Amino acid sequence: MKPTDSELEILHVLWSNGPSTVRQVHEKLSQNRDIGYTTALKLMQIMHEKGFVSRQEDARSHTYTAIVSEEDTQRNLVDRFVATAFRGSASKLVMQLLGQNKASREELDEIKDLLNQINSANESN
Amino acid sequence: MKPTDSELEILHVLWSNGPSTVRQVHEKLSQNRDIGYTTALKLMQIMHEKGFVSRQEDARSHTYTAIVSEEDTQRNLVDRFVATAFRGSASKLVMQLLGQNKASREELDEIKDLLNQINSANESN
DNA sequence: TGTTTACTACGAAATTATTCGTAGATAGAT
DNA sequence: ATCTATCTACGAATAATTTCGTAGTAAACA
Repeated sequence: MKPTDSELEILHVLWSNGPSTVRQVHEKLSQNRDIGYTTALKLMQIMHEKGFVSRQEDARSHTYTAIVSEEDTQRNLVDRFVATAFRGSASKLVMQLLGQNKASREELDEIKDLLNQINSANESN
Repeated sequence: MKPTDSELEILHVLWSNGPSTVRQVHEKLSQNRDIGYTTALKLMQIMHEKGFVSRQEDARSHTYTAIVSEEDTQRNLVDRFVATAFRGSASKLVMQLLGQNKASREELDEIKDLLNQINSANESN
């Protein structure tokens, strides 16, 4: 199932900071935009219902942990995105991205390495 | 402004088929999913209000034309997507895409060419 | 002990997106 | 001339998302 944009924000916090309380997540989100504490709480409760996060209820303030992995989630999102925005053409999307000079020299090198790996893997065919 | 998923479907039809009537668009959309004629009509009226499409009202059945270009729209969508799903890292997204073997040999070659172009453009720096 | 603070739960308002039915008008066919 | 098919306009139901207020409870503190 697809997390909404707000849910994704929260997942990013959990992925980078690890298991967190509502307060911790709320503080992080507040750095980027205005959002009430109970709004964050409600979102996290919904994410719990949906099965995106687990919850440790030992202490009075519960601790939430991402169940879905960053990789799986991103793979899913990318698939949908390519389908809806690029009608299935992944390479068109790549071209778009590279054409905008948003990648640094190092990143470009990484990408080239990956391309070479794919190439040599294919040579046996 | 960001087109919704349904609006994007319609834009894709207009981009590939050129100026079209509601009926033509509806027929195209029907190939992929169940959707009522008046639903398509309403969506296109909304898109007109939003300024995504223009409308020729000469004939009884109006003809709609995409105003926003495919490129601009996709650039916009990609920017948002990279921001929300990949926290700004375009190269991470590229790696994801290439790692999934969704691109054909020809497409990979295209990408390599583009990378080389970027490289030689940078060599002068 | 009584008060303040911090937490969860829950209901509900506000917003946006999607869907379609109905009404009214016009063109075309009989 | 009348009937039928086709079109637009519009209102409104439904669903999903985001938002926050209020209530209740438990901990911490004075």
